[in-house]
Order: sequence, then C-alpha cells, then structure tokens
Amino acid sequence: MPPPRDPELTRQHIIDVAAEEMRVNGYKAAGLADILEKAGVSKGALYHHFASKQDLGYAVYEEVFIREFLQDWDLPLSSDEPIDALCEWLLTCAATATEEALSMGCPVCNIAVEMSGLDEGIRTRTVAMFEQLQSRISDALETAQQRGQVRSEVEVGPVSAFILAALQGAFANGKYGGDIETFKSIVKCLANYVASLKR
Amino acid sequence: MPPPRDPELTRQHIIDVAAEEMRVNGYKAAGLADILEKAGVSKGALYHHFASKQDLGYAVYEEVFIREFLQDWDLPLSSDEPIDALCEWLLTCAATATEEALSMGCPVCNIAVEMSGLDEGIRTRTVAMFEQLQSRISDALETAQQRGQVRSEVEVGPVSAFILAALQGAFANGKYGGDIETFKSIVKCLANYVASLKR
DNA sequence: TTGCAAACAGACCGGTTGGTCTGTTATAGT
DNA sequence: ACTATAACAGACCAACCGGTCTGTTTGCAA
Repeated sequence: MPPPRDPELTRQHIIDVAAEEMRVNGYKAAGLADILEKAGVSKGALYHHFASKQDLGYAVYEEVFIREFLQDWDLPLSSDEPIDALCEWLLTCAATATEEALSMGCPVCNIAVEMSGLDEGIRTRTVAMFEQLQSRISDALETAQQRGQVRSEVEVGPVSAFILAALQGAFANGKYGGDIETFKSIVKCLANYVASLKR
Repeated sequence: MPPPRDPELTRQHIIDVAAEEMRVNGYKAAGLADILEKAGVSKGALYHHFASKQDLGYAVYEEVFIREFLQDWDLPLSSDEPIDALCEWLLTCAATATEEALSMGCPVCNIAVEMSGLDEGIRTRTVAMFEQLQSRISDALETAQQRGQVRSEVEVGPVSAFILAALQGAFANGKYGGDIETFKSIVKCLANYVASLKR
C-alpha cells in the first residue's frame, strides 16, 4: 500500500526538491512546474502548504540553506583552539571539494546575490544570518585571544568579517572561475592567513 | 532638429540602458520592456541591433561590465611598486565606497553567480576574464618579488587568486551584508594582508 | 456510520516575456 | 531624382509562469 497522507512529510519533500532546484538554477529560474513534477505532487498540494513561491523560497532559504550554512561552522567554532580548528577545517574543505559541488557554489551566497536587492525578506534573513555568524567567529577569536592563542593586536571583529568574506569569495570564484585547483589554493591561502593570527 | 539616425549610437545607448537595468536587477529580472521604455527605442530597433536578449546580455557583459572590471585594476597593476599601489588602491576603494554603490555589488560577480551555471557563454567569458586578471596580478607580484619588494616564500599564483577572491567576497558581502562599515573593515583587512607580503 | 475539515488533484486563467513580422522612414550610392 | 537597403516603429503572438478555484479523497472524531 502507498504511504498514508503525511502533511509534514509532504511539506518537507517539497522543500527538499525545491532546494535542489534552487541550488542548481537559482531562485527565479526554479520553476514551480519543474518542482512539482520532480516532487510528484500537485499544484494543489503545494499551495496548500505554501502561500506563494516567495513563501516556499523563504522556507527553503531558512530551513535548508541557512541551516546548512550555520551548521558547517559549528565544528571549527566549538573547539578550544579555534585557530587550529579553523585551519584544519579549511584544509579539509579544500581537500574534499569536488568539481560538481563547487560548480554550484554556496547556495546562501547565490540566493543572496540574486535576490537580496529585489526581495526584502531575503535581505533581512541574510543580514541576520551574517551578523550572527560573524559574532560567533568574533567571539571565538576573542576568547582565543584572551587565552593568549591569538596575537593581541589582531582586531577580532574586522578579521572575522574578512575570513567570512574571503571564504565566500573563494566559493563564488570556484563556481564561475572554472578551476578547482584555483579554489583549493585560495582556501589554502586563507588557512595560512588564519594561521598567521597565532601568536 | 532631432539627432539624425546613428546606428552605432543607438546600439551603444541600448547597451548602456540595459547595463544599468542589469546592474540593479540582474540578468533575468531585466525585462526588455523596461529597457526599451527607458531607452526610448522600439523593439524593432533592438532586434535590428541584437539577435536576442542573450546576445544583448553578452554585449553588456563584455563591453560594459568586464571592461570596467579590468579597467579598475589598471591603476594598481601598472605601478612600479605594486604592493604599495595595491594597498593604496584598496584603501581608497574602502574610503570612497557609498551605500548605494555597494548595494549593487560587483556586476561581473552578480551576473556570473546568477548565470554561469545556466549559460555557457557567460561562463566562458567569466573564466577567460579571471584567468587574464589573475595572471596580470600574478605577473605584477612576481616582478615585484624579483625586485626584492615581496618576500621570497610568497607563492604569487595562489596569493593573487586569493586577493581577487577576497575582494569579490568583500563586494558580495557588502551587497547583502547590509553594513558599509563592515565592508570597509574587510577591505582594510585585505590591505593589511597585501602589505604583509612585503619583505 | 456519518459528518467535516484537512490534504490533495488538476483544469483553468490573466499577465508577462521574449521574439516575430509587416510596414514605414531615413540615408547613402549612382 | 531614384532606388536599394539599413534603420527603425509597433502590432501581434505563442509560450510560460505564478496563482486561483472547484472538485475529490482521506483521516478522524463523535
């Protein structure tokens, strides 16, 4: 027998499929028709769970892209030695990168670039996320600084913003720059920079 | 009397208006109707000069965005002391940034992120541009290195790619990150990094 | 068992978009 | 002056897209 109706599961399935579609094509180019077909649900189902495409977009952005993005940073930021952890994390990131994963870039960055100037909701969510993440990095660096692991003249606020931006740039460049080796060497450079913060 | 027919001027005018539209809204969201109205030309005129919207897009990308992008780097790269010139240029860049200019981000980066996964022509042009620019930066750094202005252990290739990516990231972050002060401090951090390459 | 609301299914719709086609006007060459 | 053609002008079109609406099925509570 087919699986019984499970609205929560249906909703989640739609979000997952839409996320995949937006990951590859961006927000605008992700058409409802494609999403519906690939998810195997009807338009009625979609509009029962979401008020509009915008609403679906917000759900995807918050519950998939931003969530993943923040989770990625959990590991390096929860360490007692954030500098070492950050370096190691970056190097792992460079080592495990695949051509196809890279060609999609960072979904958060993609959607933010495409939509933040056009949709206030996307902009708000993006700003909030970056503020949160930057202060997390900043806090970690400051704690490390107080422990004497980071040179005292390092300004943790700007530096954490810089690290974040540089990594964004690396992913963006990896997406359209073509060469995966370039991406790897960029990330290694960033790791070197982070290491240079050590006292 | 009204200005006489000047096909080259008409073409250029269409490109300029389309560029402005794509700067603000991106490629897809830039509608032909808007472009035509703001340019004050008819659809017949547009399709006399361009085969399709894609064709117009390529013209805008090559003749406006990429051209501007490359020109921006002319100044810092033509100096005898590229490190100093680069630092100074970055600091000027940070100092003169305005809220609204920042909110549009870097057009090349915007279009590349939006379209490089969807349009092979955009992807090709972007890859070529970055290769060219990176080798220009790389050459400048290498020359400086031979002159003893740059520490000998610096790997000029990766470092130049890193600088490029970091600046891209700074602009992207500035576009959706909201805060212009954050952008400025990121660019200053990058300038510090560049300065640290000096021997 | 029945009533009822939630969970879908899918036909339908109006607006928009890129693109075409036919007609008109200016301009350069002879 | 004439004509061929480039340079437009703008009505028209088919496709697509997000969104609505009506109808059907499922699950659950009384």
